[in-house]
Amino acid sequence: MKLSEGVEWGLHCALLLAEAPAGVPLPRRVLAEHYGLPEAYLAKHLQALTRAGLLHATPGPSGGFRLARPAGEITVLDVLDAIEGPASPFVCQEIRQQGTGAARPEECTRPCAIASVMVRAHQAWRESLRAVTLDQLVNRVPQALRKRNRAKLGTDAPS
Amino acid sequence: MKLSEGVEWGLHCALLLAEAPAGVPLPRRVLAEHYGLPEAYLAKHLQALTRAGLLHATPGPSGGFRLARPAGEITVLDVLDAIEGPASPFVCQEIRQQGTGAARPEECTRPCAIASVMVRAHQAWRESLRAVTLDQLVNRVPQALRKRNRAKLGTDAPS
DNA sequence: CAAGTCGTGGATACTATACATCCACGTTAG
DNA sequence: CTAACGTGGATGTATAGTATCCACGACTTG
Ligand code: SF4
Ligand code: SF4
Repeated sequence: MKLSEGVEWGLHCALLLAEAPAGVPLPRRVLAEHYGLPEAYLAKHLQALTRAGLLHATPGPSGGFRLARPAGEITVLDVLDAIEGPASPFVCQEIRQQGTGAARPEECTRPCAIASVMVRAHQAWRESLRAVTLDQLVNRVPQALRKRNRAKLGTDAPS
Repeated sequence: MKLSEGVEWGLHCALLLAEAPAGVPLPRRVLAEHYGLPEAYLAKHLQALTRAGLLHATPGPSGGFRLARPAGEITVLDVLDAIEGPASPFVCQEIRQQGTGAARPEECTRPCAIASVMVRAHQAWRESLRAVTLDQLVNRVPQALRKRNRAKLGTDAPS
């Protein structure tokens, strides 16, 4: 079980957009260079975040991406769902209905104990991620780093 | 992010062993046929469970697998750790130290906010799975099914 | 209006991991 | 001894994630 590393990219980019002064979109080239990521592939994940309504994309020169809502209204779970999808990592294969010990379909009307335990664990995981918003994360970024980013992006963007 | 379906196999087999009368080992062929699983591949997962100390394997004729401890002392998390490994699905790539916006190593001494949020969520997931033991799951298996299994395995095993 | 910038979305190739099988070997009951 | 059973390594296949490219439409600027 491995989480797509696109989630890490998405969180970092969202965090950077949350740090940036509002209303100034950052082009994907700046985001990609800032973290040393492949621009073309990062574009896919930014599209996913846009489709999910977390980011807003402005085309044309001096365009780019900005947060679609205040950072306090975007949770880590939102980002994860947009990039990784909300599906549970556990997918039941209904093996109890296979083989010599197969259960009859009428005995499998409701989800079995194994599946429901997995569902509950998945929900606990999601709740933990839903409890954290982007601005809470921004506040834990070291001041020196935030200042450097703000200065760099302020001078890079207008070029 | 997808959980190995070997976890489902391991849980079902462990559950079946918990249902079976104690002391009577089930050979892997019986387990595989009972759920219609590839025997050779299932063997890998059973080995993992054995190495983790959850199952006990007896070689030779009339050998097989049995639980190494009472079902009440084996949690779902034990099975998952044995087969899938205890690692977190989120693996930090340290992209904050890459690209034009790279942070200096001395600014990355302790895990950042993103990573720690992920760790907490992973722990919440694990705690949820640790809270459930095999015998709790056995009790939720329909009586009819348990009876059928017990009868079938009682007549199949001695052949 | 023309040109250059930027996001969109599809097609394609590469890579890591999980899935699956096979076989040679050591151990044990009968 | 012999047949049944688990162990462990080597090997091949399938699937999902990673990465790149290109044609297109939208927009801003001059
Ligand atoms: S629903 Fe439960 S019993 Fe059926 S295959 Fe899934 S885990 Fe097994
Ligand atoms: S530790 Fe935090 S900042 Fe560094 S790469 Fe991982 S998620 Fe990003």
